Amino acid sequence: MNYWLFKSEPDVFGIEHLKALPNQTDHWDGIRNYQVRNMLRDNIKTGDQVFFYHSNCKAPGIVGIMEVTREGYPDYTATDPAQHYYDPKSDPDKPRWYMVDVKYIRDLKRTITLRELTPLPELEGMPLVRKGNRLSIMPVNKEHWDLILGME
DNA sequence: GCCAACGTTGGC
DNA sequence: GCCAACGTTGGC
Repeated sequence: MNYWLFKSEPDVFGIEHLKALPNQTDHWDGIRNYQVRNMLRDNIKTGDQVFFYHSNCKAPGIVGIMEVTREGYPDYTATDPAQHYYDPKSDPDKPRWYMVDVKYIRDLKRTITLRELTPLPELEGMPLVRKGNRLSIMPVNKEHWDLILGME
């Protein structure tokens, strides 16, 4: 089993939105970055555990945990012109973009903020705290996962 | 294939 | 709202 971190803007789709859905499950659509696409398509597997991270907000940080319930399949929002994330270059017969399904597991007891994670020497090299990192999905190794959960 | 222009991300 | 970082686009 692997561990991941998914970023989302709480104003657009926060953990409260996921929790409110039927089955507390949703597809993680709209990824339009090739590096992230490859992870969605090839590496993120059913049963993997995921940190839900709130970005672009007052206190960016990890707010909860999700689990992958369906692994990489074509992101239909890329080939539907009515969708906000429509990509005219994506051929329906050769899907360019992928998504996975995730299920809400639980909230953290508190938000573990980027501000407190950044200075930790143990997390050096973690993409999340690396300057200029722009991945909206990234792997988390088990040591980092455990360390972060231990701060809850 | 280079690279400038442009758009987006996301912390602050 | 600002701006640094970085991905993408497109002219050449």
